[in-house]
Amino acid sequence: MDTSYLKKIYIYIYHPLLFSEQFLQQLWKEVTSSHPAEEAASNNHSSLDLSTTCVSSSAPSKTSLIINPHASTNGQLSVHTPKRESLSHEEHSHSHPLYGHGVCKWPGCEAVCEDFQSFLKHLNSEHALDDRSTAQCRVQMQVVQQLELQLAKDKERLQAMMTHLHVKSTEPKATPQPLNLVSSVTLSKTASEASPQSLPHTPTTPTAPITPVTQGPSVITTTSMHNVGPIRRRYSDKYNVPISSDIAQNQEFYKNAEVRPPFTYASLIRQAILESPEKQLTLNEIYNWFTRMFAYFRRNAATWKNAVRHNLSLHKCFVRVENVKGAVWTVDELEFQKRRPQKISGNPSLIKNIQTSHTYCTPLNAALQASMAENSIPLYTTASMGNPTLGNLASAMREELNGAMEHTNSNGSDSSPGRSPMQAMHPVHVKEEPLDPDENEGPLSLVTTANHSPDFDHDRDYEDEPVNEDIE
DNA sequence: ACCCGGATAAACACCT
DNA sequence: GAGGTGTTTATCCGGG
Repeated sequence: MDTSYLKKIYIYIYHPLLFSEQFLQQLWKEVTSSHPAEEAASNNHSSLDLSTTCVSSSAPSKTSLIINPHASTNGQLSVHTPKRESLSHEEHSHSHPLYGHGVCKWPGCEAVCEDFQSFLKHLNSEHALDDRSTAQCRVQMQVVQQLELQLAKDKERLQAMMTHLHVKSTEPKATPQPLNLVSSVTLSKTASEASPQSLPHTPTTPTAPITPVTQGPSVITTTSMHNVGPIRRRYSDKYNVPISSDIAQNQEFYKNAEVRPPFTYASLIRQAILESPEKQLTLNEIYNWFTRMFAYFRRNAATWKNAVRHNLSLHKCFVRVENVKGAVWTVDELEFQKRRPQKISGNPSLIKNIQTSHTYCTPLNAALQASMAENSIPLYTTASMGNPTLGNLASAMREELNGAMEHTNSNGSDSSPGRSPMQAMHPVHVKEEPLDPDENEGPLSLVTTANHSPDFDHDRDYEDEPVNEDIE
């Protein structure tokens, strides 16, 4: 016999965030264990089904206190459930919601009653229809209401989380996830802020990256749930990211979503140059390629342009050539290869990682678990993360990995150096960058940009837009 | 702890 | 002189 759950209920009401859903489960078990008859009457519910057994919308029918004018001849308060109304005879078989294990279960009472008759006597005498009992009853009603509200909120939160994460609880397969929006690093830090209010703040992502393998593990930023900040760690060149294929496959995504591409400036510059018909670009053309291909680079122009110039000068692989157009930049592939040792060969750790390509999902799992934990949902484990979406992701990763391996092995002089499968498993770490309040208007002129011809000859620089020139 | 690579910021020079 | 281009240095950060 234990009525300590009442204390927990009160604590939960005033400090709901302190408790997890597990707590609610346990609490409900305690409540039901204190009311064996009710538990028996509702034993068809799964103990793990919070929607039916926890303090949910259906629970009040079990726990709510109701005024039963027929409970006694003098109109005392009694506690019943609808089921128990129909089973009033059980009261005479010493079964009563307020009586169990020889103790009165009236909230805060715990008076010992030798038998059921003495309990009834006690109930009529100590818990008669007076101000005190009425107040206690009101409190109990509020307890139930609060629990219902809290559960509703938690359900809503869970739904928002699952919706955002594209985790279909009932559907077998979700659409490709913008996994490059997930960061295992930042998540744990900010997951606690991932309130339902912030969740709907999805980016203008008309299309999510379709090659999550090349995105690497992802990045769930929390406040915005999309990567708008600078990536301190991205696919390092030394891991040979198949940048060209990634950009090609996710072209629309990068064009329209302010997601920073998970590649270094050097890789992007090289890609820009190699994409040009003559394999050479002026600085301004490189700028234009950045802004044309990536919505992210339509902001903070001064910053990333400086970085572009810095990279062009810094890396020997970028060669400045004077021609009729003036100075153009080309790529010295030999130099580019030099600075990218093919770590894939002979590196046991990398090979091991490749063989265990399922670990691609680990960061995401960790992120999700962290998110769940932060949101007081401790029921999710790595094993439980084996949902179809992630499973497909892992498969896609393995396929991409195998393809990359074959490609690398068959052609060491790939035009896209650095296509090591290792890249696929290299996590993307993102440093959360606070959104500039003046820049929250999303990608500029998406349609126009998306419809730009590759020539993009008007050289309209986005940095001229006032919104891009924020505080620097 | 150290080294390294990458990002960022800034100063400066040169050129148009 | 303004702006663009190019170079260099310094600092920070995260990973190995």
